[in-house]
Amino acid sequence: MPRRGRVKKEGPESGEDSDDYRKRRDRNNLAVKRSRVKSKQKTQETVNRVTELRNENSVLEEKVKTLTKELSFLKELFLAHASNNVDPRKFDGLDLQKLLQDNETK
Amino acid sequence: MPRRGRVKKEGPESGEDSDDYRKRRDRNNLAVKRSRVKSKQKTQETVNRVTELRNENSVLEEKVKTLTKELSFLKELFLAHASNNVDPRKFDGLDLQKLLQDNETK
DNA sequence: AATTATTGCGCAATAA
DNA sequence: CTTATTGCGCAATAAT
Repeated sequence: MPRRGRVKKEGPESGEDSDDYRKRRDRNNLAVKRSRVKSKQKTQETVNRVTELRNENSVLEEKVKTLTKELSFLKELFLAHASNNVDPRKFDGLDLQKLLQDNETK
Repeated sequence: MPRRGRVKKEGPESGEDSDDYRKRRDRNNLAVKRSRVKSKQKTQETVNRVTELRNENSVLEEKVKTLTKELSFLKELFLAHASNNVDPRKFDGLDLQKLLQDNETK
């Protein structure tokens, strides 16, 4: 990792190299800008990713909620049957899809 | 928003205010450091948040998968029954929990 | 060995 | 007036 922080001074050397110095400085300044732009983009993407994941999460939570409800409903139906508290004949011709759908809305 | 970017120069004023200038610069430099530390913390938290959300997401995906499988299984059982392809008496005493658990592993 | 990329630091403008 | 935030440039040094 870079040690950073001005420690020495090393300013521009003798006049002759002044041109080179400036050219090098200018090129580095451009590199610095590129690097910082890239860094900010990355940060922004991370922030956006959080938003996306939150949404996906929300959808999944909802899905789990719905599925759990459906499953509960079917289990109850099953257990009621197994306990012989429900006339098995009532199960004949049941519209399962409709039952589940109706169950979702309550 | 700040206009940023050196535009003027305004270096330290006359000697008299030099002390005040340095004091102000020093205080600002501290403020800059605080601000940058805070900024980096926020960025890091965002990165961590992405990791957390990915994990939550993974758990939820798995949950949905399991619930969907269980639900399919129960629906099949139901439909088989409704179609009278299964002797209703076979449902009596069914261990629903065990059935679902066994179903998970396939 | 040279060039670019990254990063800590300080300055100044300006936002809060 | 004070602190906070941000663009910019410098220099050290990491990375290629």
